[in-house]
Amino acid sequence: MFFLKELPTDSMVEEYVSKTGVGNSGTISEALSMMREASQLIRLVDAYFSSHNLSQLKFLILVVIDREPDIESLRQSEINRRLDVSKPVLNRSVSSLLETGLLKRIEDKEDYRAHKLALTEKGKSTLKMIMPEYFKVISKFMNKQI
Amino acid sequence: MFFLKELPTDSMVEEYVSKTGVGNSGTISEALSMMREASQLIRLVDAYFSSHNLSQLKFLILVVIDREPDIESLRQSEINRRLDVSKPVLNRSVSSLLETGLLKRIEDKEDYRAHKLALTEKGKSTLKMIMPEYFKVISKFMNKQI
DNA sequence: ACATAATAGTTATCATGATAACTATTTAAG
DNA sequence: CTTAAATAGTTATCATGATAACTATTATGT
Repeated sequence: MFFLKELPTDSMVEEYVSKTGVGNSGTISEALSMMREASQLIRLVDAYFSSHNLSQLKFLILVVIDREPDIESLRQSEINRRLDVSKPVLNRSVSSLLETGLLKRIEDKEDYRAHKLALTEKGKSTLKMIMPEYFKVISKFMNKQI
Repeated sequence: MFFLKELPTDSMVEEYVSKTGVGNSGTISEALSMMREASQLIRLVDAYFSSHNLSQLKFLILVVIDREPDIESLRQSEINRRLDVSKPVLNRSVSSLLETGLLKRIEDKEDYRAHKLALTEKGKSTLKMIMPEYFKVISKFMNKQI
């Protein structure tokens, strides 16, 4: 997260940049704005998810399984290839989704180390229920940022 | 944090948007890209800071005190007004910076609830030492994102 | 075929974000 | 001037990110 309420002015960045002899002040300013803006949006989105006992990550786990074209389940390791998050963090969120009944485990006959994860009916309906407001939160935020 | 490695294509977003009847697909795609890009950059920056026993927040605490024009100390509550973070989180990071000797406490004679926080010499030199590479990390990342 | 690698999942531990609820002090209201 | 409200800082508890290290199973290379 990036927390600075008032970003440094371009001229302040320019001063730092010339002092340190590193980078380009326009690029740096742009990066700081982006981090700040994204942090605010991520916080809004997280708040929305947590009001539904979810998190950004849990939501994305449901999404990547749902979005798979021909199959209706994925291994944890396959989810991990689609999401840029560490194994233990993924594992914890998957466990939580199993506990709350949004995911179900399916035995994997081809590899006894693994198991497949599929959306339950509750998982599918939760995803469907959550999506519109998710888009609305994002749209609302983006329209403010002009 | 936003973890999806492969963002949905514009047409997938368009489909969701028309299904839910909410938002504008271009805006949503833009927001998803921004969250993803910023998450990656924030992770890089965090990794850089943690290699120096710091964090984004600790760094920003040092920055807002250093950047103050006429005074050389701020109260915790004043820092809180400049940084978009909860009181307890700020308090924890300030405590850690006091422990590691980058900040020092100064009695506040005008308000016995409060105390002022100033950079130590070590704090100042750490900030100076860290800045160039911080800019380099950001610049390098931004130049890749074309 | 068998020792070694790699892979799937898990556990333990830590850092850092949040809110709720607390003490102590200062400010404001009647 | 005294009670109530606001403010400064802190503590407790929880969620969610990370890495390191572990077990069990599968794949690989002589």
